[in-house]
Amino acid sequence: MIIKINEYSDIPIYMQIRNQIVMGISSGELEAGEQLPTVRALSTEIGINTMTVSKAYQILKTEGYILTDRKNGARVRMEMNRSKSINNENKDELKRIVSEAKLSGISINDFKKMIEEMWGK
Amino acid sequence: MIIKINEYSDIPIYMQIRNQIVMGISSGELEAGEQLPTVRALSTEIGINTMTVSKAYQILKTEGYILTDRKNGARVRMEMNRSKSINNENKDELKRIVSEAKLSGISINDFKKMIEEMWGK
Amino acid sequence: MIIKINEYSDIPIYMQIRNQIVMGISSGELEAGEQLPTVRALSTEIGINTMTVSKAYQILKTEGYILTDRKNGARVRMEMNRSKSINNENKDELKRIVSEAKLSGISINDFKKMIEEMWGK
Amino acid sequence: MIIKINEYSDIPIYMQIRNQIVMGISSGELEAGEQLPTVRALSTEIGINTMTVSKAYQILKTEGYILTDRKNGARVRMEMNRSKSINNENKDELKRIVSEAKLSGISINDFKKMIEEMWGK
DNA sequence: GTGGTCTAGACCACG
DNA sequence: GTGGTCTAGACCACG
Repeated sequence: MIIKINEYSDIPIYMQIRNQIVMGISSGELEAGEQLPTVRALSTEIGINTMTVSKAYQILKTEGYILTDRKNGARVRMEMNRSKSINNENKDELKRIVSEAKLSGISINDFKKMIEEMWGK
Repeated sequence: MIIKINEYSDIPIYMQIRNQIVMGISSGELEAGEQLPTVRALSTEIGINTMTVSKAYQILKTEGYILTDRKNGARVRMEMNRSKSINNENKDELKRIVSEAKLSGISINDFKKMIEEMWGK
Repeated sequence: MIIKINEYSDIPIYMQIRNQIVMGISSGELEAGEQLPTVRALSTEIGINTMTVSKAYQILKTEGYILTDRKNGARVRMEMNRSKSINNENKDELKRIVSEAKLSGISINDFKKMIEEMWGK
Repeated sequence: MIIKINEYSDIPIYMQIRNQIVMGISSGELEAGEQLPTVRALSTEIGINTMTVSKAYQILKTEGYILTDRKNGARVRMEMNRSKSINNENKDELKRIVSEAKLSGISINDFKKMIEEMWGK
């Protein structure tokens, strides 16, 4: 899996890494149990400080997306926590985006189609 | 319209204000042409510096959501710009949220129902 | 001559009035010696405070575009001061606009054509 | 690149900074990809508050002239947005300046020569 | 070390 | 009375 960093984004680099790995797991590009690159490997690959990559991995671990052990490094978790709900932060963000979409004049059907496409891939 | 600031959020205060006003316009709580509170009034009401409120208003102005004149203060814009599309930042955020929703085990139908509720109100 | 005020513009109202009268004189819509509406007439016509209109007239007088006397009110000056040069403020503004035009990728020929059109009318 | 502030100008300081940087980019004095001074460096150099300089940089960022990242500070953008047109505000300003130039008795040829000189450097 | 955020307080032009 | 501008000074996250 290729991780692309936009160094000019407002989103911190560790968060960009975290987000792309979550999206990789969600899309199936990263399979359950699959090994992630080591912190050192990934940091040299994308030309970023190891601390930054490490921070991304720690967040993913805290959130329950990956597991780490000293022997095998980091892996995608096999039995993901299925809360069947989205957290409050995401809910607030979603409300904001829906509000802005509405004001842009887009129809709810077009908006839902966009969601379906995102869900599909 | 009541604006609530979460001082522990990592979303900057001026952005929280901006977001809540956009959501207020979108929901209809703030009507087209309606007068917003003055910078001073809002800043004392929510206990925030005038500069911070002013920054929120300037962003809303730049984005085309409100208009300001020196006599009457700020108003919700009458003829909103209808791009009929969502910008790239919101699209990326939406992709991230959809990915996380999928991983939580929520069904696409439940997710779409949540969108409909948000759209409705 | 019809004066249109944009109450949401960053340009102060008295300056909008001043600018439109100057442009009216330049285009020939207002002829040399022609009578301008009285401060009172213009202020009620466009729904603006008399002080604001008065300020515009005073600037036009100071700049030498109009003359006022107690009998006849304000008139467009017959013998305009022909400095055959543009002042430093306008020069600086022009430099800024030229710089931005260049950066926009427009060609100097298209830019000069635009100038010619503006000059023509 | 040297930035000079006129504290008596009615153009706000942050706008003077913004304008001079845009003109620097346009003239080539600031090259694509070139590093701008840090907010702190520039603010101490010209004796202006960091907030004011920061505001100038944020406008330049919003307008797409520069990019900022947290590591390296601000840089001139490599791939500039080429709209190949000038915005309405600049068009209105240009009309006003052309009107005043005409009234000054300057010839259109001299005016166009002035534009060419500004364009050239 | 960098930009980003925020405050308290002040002054200003406009209308 | 309104928004706009500016300062001095502080703290923060990021890397």
